[in-house]
Amino acid sequence: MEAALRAIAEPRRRAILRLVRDHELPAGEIAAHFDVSRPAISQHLGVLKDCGLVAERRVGTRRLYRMRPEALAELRAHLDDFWGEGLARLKETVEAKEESRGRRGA
Amino acid sequence: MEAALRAIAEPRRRAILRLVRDHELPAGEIAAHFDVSRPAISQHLGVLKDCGLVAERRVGTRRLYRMRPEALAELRAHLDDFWGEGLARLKETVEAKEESRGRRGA
DNA sequence: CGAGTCCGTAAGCTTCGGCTTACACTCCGG
DNA sequence: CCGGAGTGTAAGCCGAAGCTTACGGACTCG
Repeated sequence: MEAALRAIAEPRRRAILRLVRDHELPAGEIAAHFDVSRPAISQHLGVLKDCGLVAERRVGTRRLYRMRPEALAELRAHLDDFWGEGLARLKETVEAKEESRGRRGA
Repeated sequence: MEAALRAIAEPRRRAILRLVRDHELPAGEIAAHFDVSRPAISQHLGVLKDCGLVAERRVGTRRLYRMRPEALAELRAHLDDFWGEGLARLKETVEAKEESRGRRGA
């Protein structure tokens, strides 16, 4: 979790993640979306891959990357483990105020 | 969100947050829980306060800090806004696969 | 094989951030 | 008014991290 949290804290990496959230993309095309050097993006991809936030698939000379939603879900679960009780208490407080995507089935 | 995310990425600050999650504590007592200098903790508290993750209440010469769960909830909401669609899709996938700790949700 | 493509890696620079020591400020009791 | 308690703030040090250029490795096609 530690690594994933630090990875997400970097704006450029968040942008990359959003980029490969829905469809996988080759490293070059990802890099084309930014105005920094391609190796910089490659390093970011390495960080994202090391902490499991993205998956890599090699096809020919290309490397396709895609987000790994499981990692993000796990990260959020850890957050809930650490500070979830406080959030739960808060939830009761703002229950009437927040209606966007609540899940209070019971 | 940016600031809060970067703040949370720091282990020591997460520890501080857990410390003031349930009950508020004076800065000195917070610092006593760590083996770094007190000013270091003070700076951490400043960061946490600047991004709204903790609230400060002054009583006498002391400053009591407490976590602000709303900030954390807002942060999580932003995460869901950015990558929530992927998470939603994942949820359906692993819903049947992950039952090990089924003590959460309602 | 050889050239070209696509990409990661290495080395170096520079900025950011956490830690420390020294100092200044506020508040309270005598 | 004065001293001590409780904290924030300033200046500086140093390791971490992102960026760049240069290079090397894997794969494809002729």
